[in-house]
Amino acid sequence: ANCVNQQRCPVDMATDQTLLSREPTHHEDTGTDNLSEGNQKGSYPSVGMVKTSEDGYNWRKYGQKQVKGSEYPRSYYKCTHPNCQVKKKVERSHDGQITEIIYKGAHNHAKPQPNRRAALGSTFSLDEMSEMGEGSGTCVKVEGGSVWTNIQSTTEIRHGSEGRTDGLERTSSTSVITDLSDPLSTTQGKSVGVFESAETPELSSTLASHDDEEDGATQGSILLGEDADDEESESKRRKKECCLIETN
DNA sequence: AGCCTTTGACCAGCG
DNA sequence: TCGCTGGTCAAAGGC
Repeated sequence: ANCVNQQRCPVDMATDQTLLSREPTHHEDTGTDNLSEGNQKGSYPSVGMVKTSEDGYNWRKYGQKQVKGSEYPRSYYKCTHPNCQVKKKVERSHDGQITEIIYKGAHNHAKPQPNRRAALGSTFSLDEMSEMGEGSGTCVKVEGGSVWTNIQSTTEIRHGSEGRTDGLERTSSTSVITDLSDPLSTTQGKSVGVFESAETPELSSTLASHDDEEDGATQGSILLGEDADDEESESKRRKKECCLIETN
């Protein structure tokens, strides 16, 4: 059912947004990252892809590329769930530290049961992540028109995708950007977790009309909302800090 | 046997 | 129209 709507709507990438998950940006301390990167050699069979970010979802890498703005390669992941078209781009430094994560889309399903990778992920998901995020400073940004900006006013809007950012984010090794649209200055200083329908009226309406049921859930609240509440706030704060730092 | 990662090639958008 | 860049595909290989 979900896919139907999604397929019909070209909104594939434009409509999504949402869940911001923080990724454990770390090194190989926790092993989290280790799995991801170290995975190359193969280490964890069952949890094979615990990788990139323990956000509770299963991801499959489908590409990697060296982008211009960043010195490090960017990896492309897709949610492995049948009807889920969520994708994410992860940029990480040579040492495995995640410098940037961009989510594109919203999951139309709940997180996989904790019997798999989720176990690892959920285990220290938000809570740990928040901390980790703080430590190494990794930020997540969501791509899409309407966005649930998790990051508040501190969010730094990056225009384009490469442009001038090289100095800033790279340096700080972390970037928090809300890739909403671009120069829509309106968005930025806004709210946290507020649906900015204003930005994408068309999309919003589109979604509202049919996505309400499935995508509605996807709007993001469910994702983090259910298992993360307090943590979420905290993470937000972290991000905020992170952003601030970066901004500075 | 199944799923994931890796990697080069291909395609589309933009200046 | 051409070249560049980002994003995706698909084959090959590994666990």
